[in-house]
This record gives sequence, C-alpha cells and structure tokens, in this order.
Amino acid sequence: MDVIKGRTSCTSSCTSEELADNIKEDLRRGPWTVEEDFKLINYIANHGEGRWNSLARCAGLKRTGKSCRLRWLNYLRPDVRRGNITLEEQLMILELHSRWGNRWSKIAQHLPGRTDNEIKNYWRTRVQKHAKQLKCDVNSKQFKDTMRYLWMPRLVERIQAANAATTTTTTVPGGFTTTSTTTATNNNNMVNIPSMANIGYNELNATAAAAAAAQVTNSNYTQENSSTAASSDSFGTHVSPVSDLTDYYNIISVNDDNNNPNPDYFQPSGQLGNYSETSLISPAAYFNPGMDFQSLEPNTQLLDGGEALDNLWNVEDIWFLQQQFNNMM
DNA sequence: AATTCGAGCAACCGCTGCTAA
DNA sequence: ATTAGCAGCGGTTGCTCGAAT
Repeated sequence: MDVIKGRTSCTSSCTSEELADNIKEDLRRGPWTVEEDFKLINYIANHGEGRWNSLARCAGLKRTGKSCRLRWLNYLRPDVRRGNITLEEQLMILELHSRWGNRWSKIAQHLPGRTDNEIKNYWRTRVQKHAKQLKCDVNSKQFKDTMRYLWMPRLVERIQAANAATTTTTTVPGGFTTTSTTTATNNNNMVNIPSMANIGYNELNATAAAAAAAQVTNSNYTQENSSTAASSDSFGTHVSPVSDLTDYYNIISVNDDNNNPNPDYFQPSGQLGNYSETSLISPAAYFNPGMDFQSLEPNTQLLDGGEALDNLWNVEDIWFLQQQFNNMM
C-alpha cells in the first residue's frame, strides 16, 4: 500500500464540525485499547493508510497521526511478523548492523515483516546485554570483532545444525556451505539468506576463516559446547531444527487461502459488526475468524528465537572472551 | 506470600528532510 | 524562495510480567 506523500486533505466524509470537535478534545496517550485498534484497522481497510493526521481525526481516534502510524506499522499491519527472531534473522541483523550501524529502518527493509522498532529493541535488549557481559562497549572494535569472528560464524553453525538432515547443500551468507542428510526440512524462507550475497556478503568468507582460527585458539570451544546440534539455538538455548515459523505458516495456510504469513491478516471487508468489544482476542485476530492469534505465538520449544542470543555464550565462552579482550588491551 | 529487580517491549519524543502551497 | 505540515527515523521512557529473593 503506497503512502501518499505531501500535504493532502482528508478525503473521508467527516464534517468540519467533527474535525473541530476532534481538535477540541484532548489527545489520548499510552497503550492502545482494542476499540482504538478496531477503529484504526477498519478505517485503513476502507480508506488506506497515509495522511496520518487527517486519518486520526477522520477515524474518530483521539490520537496523534504519529501515534496512529506507529501503531499501524509496528503492530496492526497485516504483514507484520511478531514473535521470536529466527537464527537467520539474527545473523542478518548482526551483519547488517555491522555494515550500517543503527540504521534500523534500513536493516528492517531486509527482514520482511520485521519493524525497525522490533529490531532496535532486539539489539538493545539482547545484543547490548552481551556486550555488557563482556564488559566492553557495543561499538568497540573488540565487540565488533567478537560478533564477526565468533558470534556470526556460530550462528551460521547453528543454522546449519537446524537445517541438518536435509539432503540439500545449504549455502549461507559468505559462502559457508554444508551438505547434510536428514528428514527434517526448514521452510523458513522469510529471510532469504542467499540473497544477502546481493549486498556484498563475500566478506564473510574471511569471517569463516577467522572463526576457524578462533576455534583453534579457544581451548574451551568444543563441538559439544558450541553447538548442541538441533536441540540448541545459536546461543545454546533450545531450538528445533524446524523453524517455528514453519509450523506457524502452515497453520496460517490452512486458514488463509492467500497464504498470508501474518496471523493478524484481515480481510478489508468491514466485518467489524460481529466483533464484541469484550472479546479477549486481539482486534487483528478478529479478522481471521477461528484463528487464535495468541495461540499462534511461536512455540519456544520449536523456536530459535528470543532467548537464542541469551545463551550464545556459556560461562566458559564469556571467560575466554574476557581473557582475549585483556590480551588485546 | 510478599517484595524487589530486571528484561522485554510498546509507545512517545524530538529531530530531520521532504513536499505542497 | 519561503514556510507550514507531514512522514519517517533513531533515541528514550515507562509499563508489564516473570524470576529471584
């Protein structure tokens, strides 16, 4: 849906009196209510997005245009993906951040369905936490080297482990290649890893070599503690070789003939009449009758997501890295 | 069982750049 | 050429909830 840029007037049927009333009333702030969500979803379904200030007024929302835009883009938008960040996405974020820094929206463009806000939060809560644990600045060369030469190769390793059992040859950024045999398949192609080559991922070949060297150097680094096969994620936590999103999208496809990957997807057909405001389901889920959005939240047993990063480093890893940092100083 | 603490995340704020008038 | 309005971005805040004590 294209956003119409520039100054435009409200095209809906709100009167000047309504507009004046809206201006008079105090603007709401804080968390959005279900009712507000519905108003916004319904309005955008009928009129499209963009022109956020007039949209807010005409939709009868006592919110700023900014607030409406944010709510729509980060939460209500049909194609927004929620839930744990996959291994591939983690790798993409690390690589793109090393390339572009805090250009969250630019990074988000390469992660379909992910919002800049979500990526930013992920970085701040997960990645920066590890920098803290290593007692180094997240922007320091040491930490960046750690990411590039240890963290990212390890992620690649985990991705390969997760993909293990397929008879196909898996190529991931930077030309890491593995051939394995298995019965499991990973259909999570929402993040097209090979496409990363389009933005210059050859550097990761060097990363692989450096990582190999690092593994030799790190006496604590063993196959056991670096990669507990398919039962751990890239950071040592539980992960299934099958992406959560595989199941996730399979469920969706049953409910959505268009195979829209978003559980929140709604049909812009004005079905709001059946909605009970007392319902506990999310307004977006309402548009997919029979689909419980909450229940579609990624299964942590199957997902490589959120905690994935948390356990990237075990105690020995952190100790080792701290020693390396001390040596570098 | 009550309280404290910290992680995660949704939402807000301030700024910048673009565009129409 | 100027200016007002707007969209979008990145940084920050504050709320919620679960874990730890």
